[in-house]
Amino acid sequence: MPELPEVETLCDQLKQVILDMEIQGIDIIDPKLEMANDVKGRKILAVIRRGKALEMQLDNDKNLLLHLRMTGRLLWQTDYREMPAHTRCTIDFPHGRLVFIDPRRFGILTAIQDRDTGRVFIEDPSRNCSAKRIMEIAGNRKTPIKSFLMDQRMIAGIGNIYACEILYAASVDPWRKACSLSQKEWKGVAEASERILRRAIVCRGTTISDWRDLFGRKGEYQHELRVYAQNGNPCPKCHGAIQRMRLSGRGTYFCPSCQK
DNA sequence: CCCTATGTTCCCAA
DNA sequence: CTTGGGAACATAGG
Repeated sequence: MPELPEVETLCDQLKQVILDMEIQGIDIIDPKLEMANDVKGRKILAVIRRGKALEMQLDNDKNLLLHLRMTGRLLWQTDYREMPAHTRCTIDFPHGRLVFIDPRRFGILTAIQDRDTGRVFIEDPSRNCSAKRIMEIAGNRKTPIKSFLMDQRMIAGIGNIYACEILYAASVDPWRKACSLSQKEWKGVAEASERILRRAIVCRGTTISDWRDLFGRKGEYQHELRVYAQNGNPCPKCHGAIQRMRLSGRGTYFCPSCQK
């Protein structure tokens, strides 16, 4: 579920709680996460976000990497009496414990030494989304603009909700070929990207169904969605009906008259 | 039973 | 090589 704003929210909150703290122990419940063992006694030197992934730097030259994929959640508990449903792993600290919950079990938690491999052209579209740069990267690509925005090798962090919202804000049809956008349209996309993602971070993310922050609270950006999950509702600009169609297997919400 | 789901990766085909 | 489609992963909810 989590995209850039949700992961940024967790990153901020984790820093408040576990920075410089020592891992007292780890309880791996889902054997898929076995690679995360052997972190007992390590201190958390830093917590950083890379796209939709979190990287916790340890004091032994390793990193604890976390990707929540579709349904992953993190929860900080100071009351240990209850183990949430679908808990896959718990990490104990002196003052509380970090619980990794993941019903669909797509999430990844692993401790490794390696650095991240692939180069990402735009590492943070909530901060440095230059229209010129993004246009350069798009080059001659014929892939739909929405698929391009969601391609994690190009731009790190944009997923289905925010791709729909950004393209609506920029009045661009999600099916347009990336190479076909004008300079002016790229400017609109880049500005919408920074503005929407930053606003969503302030709102601590979008809670459509089960997203919760580190302390179990819902986000607030769902109240500001213009098209995502607004199927059939009136477009805020032209009052026509928002439509939902499928693009590369993903539900895509847009206004057919405002997005060209 | 059907369809849907905020993600990524892999296989296959054009 | 590029691109797109579909399936897979695994589970819950409408």
